[in-house]
Amino acid sequence: MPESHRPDIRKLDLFSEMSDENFQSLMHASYLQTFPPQIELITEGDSSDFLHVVVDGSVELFARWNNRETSVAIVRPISTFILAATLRDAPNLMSARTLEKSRIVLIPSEDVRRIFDEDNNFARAIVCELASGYRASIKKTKDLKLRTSLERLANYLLRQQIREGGGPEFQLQTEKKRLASYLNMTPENLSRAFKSLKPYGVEVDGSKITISNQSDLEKFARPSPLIDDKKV
Amino acid sequence: MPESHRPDIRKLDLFSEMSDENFQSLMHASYLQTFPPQIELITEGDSSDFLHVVVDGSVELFARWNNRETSVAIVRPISTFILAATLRDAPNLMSARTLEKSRIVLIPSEDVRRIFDEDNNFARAIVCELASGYRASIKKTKDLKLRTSLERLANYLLRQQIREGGGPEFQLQTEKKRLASYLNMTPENLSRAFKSLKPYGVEVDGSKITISNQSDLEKFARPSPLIDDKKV
DNA sequence: TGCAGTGATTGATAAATGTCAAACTCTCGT
DNA sequence: ACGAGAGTTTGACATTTATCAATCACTGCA
Repeated sequence: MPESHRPDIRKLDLFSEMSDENFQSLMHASYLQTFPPQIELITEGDSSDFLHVVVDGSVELFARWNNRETSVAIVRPISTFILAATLRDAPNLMSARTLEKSRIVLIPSEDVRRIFDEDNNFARAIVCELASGYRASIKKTKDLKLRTSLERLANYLLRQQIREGGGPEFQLQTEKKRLASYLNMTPENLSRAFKSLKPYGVEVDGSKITISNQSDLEKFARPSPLIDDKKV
Repeated sequence: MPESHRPDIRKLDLFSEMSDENFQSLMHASYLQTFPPQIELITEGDSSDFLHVVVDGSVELFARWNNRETSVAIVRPISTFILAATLRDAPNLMSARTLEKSRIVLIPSEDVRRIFDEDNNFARAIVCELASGYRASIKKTKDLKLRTSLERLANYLLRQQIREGGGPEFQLQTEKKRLASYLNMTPENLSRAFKSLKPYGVEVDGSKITISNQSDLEKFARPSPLIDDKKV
C-alpha cells in the first residue's frame, strides 16, 4: 500500500498506540483500492477477509432479510468497519456498499489477528474500539425501541446539528431515502415527519435544515446523553 | 467472597484462560451478594463500579426514556453483564433488576481494568466477549428493523425451542409481559400475535408452547443464521 | 436543450400497532 | 378457602406507519 494515507490511519485511536514495527507490518500487508459508487464491497454472510478503513468517500452498512433492506450505519473517513467479525473470524453480519467514489484500505484479517496477539497496545485499543461500538449499538437499540419515528427524527436532527458545528443551519449529509431507512421509516413517512416537526421550528429546504426554534425542538425531542451522546 | 462459586465462574470463557494468580486476585476483591426479587441493582447513568456475574437467579436489563421502559435482555446464570461500561469506565447505559431472588458476584471495575492491563490472556478473552456482545447487539438491531412484531415472535419461539432442547413442546421462561417488552410490543399485541400464529402450528397454554407444525412455522418465520444463530 | 431516470412529495387508503376498559385467571399469603 | 393484586386476554377504538399511485423536482447525459 502506498504511504500517503498512513499518517492519517496511524492517528486513529485503534492504531495510534501500537508499535511502529507492527503498524508498518499491518500497512505493508494491506491494499489501497479505489471503488466507484454503488459497489457492494461486502455481502453479509461472507467471511471477513479484511478489516476495512475508509480513507475517502463514504460507505453504507446495511442488512437484508426476506427481500427487505435496512440501512444500519454510514461510515465516513477516517474510520474502520467490520472489526468484530474480523477478530472473531466470523461471517460479516452486514453488507457494505460505497455511496460515492471511495478509497478503502483493506487490511487482511489474518494480519490483524496476528498482530492483535503480538501487540498488547493494539489489543487494548481494540478493546476500547469494540466497547465503544458495542455501546453505540445499545444506544441504537434504545433509540429504536423507546422512541416513535418522529422522536427519532427530531433527535437525529439535533445530533446532526452538533456534528455540523451546532449552528441553526446545516446540511443533511445523506439522501432522504437513506435517512428514512436508517431511522426505520419509509421515505413517504420521513417526508411527512419533517412537516410534523415544522411547528417545533424545523424548516426543510432540500437537504438544508434550519432549526428556527432550538428550545421547542429540544423540548419535543428530549435528547438523552445515554442515547444520543457520541462520547459517554 | 466465599469460594463455592469460583469453579463455575472460572469456567466462563471470560475467565478461563487467565492466570490463577490474577483470577484469585479478582475473586478476592469481589463480593457475593444475595438480592431479593425486583431489586434495581443498577440505574442507567450510574457509573459502573462493578462487573456483575449472575450465579443464581435472573436479572433483567432494561432501559428507560421519557417515562417509557423497554426490556433489553434477560441474563441467566452463569453470565456477566455490563462489561463494556466497566472497561470504558463509562456510565451504564442500561438499568438492571433482579427478577427473582438472585446471587450476584460483584467484581470491582477497578480491579477488572487493572488485571486487564496485566493479564494478556484476560485481555484476549475480553476482546472475544465484547466482539460477541457487539455482534449480538447488531443482530438485535436487524431483528427489530427488518421484521414485523409477528415475525419477531415467530423467530423468538424457534430460538427458544432450540434453547429448551429442540422438542415440539417447551416453556417460555419469561412472563409474557416481559417478553412483549423484549420483542417491542404491548402485552395485548403479544396475546393477539400468539393467536395469529395458530394457523402456522403454534399452540399456547399458559407458558407452555407446542409447535405442532414445525415446517409451517419455519416457512413463516424464515429464521436466518445472521440474525438468529447464537454462534456465528 | 431536452429527456430519462431517480428521488421526493402528496393524497388516498390499508395494515400494523397502541390505548383503554373490562373481564378473566392465576398466584400468593392470610 | 378466600380475597387482593398482578398478569393475561378480549373487544372497541385511536394512532401510527406502510402501501400504492400520481405528480413534481432534480440530476446527468446524449
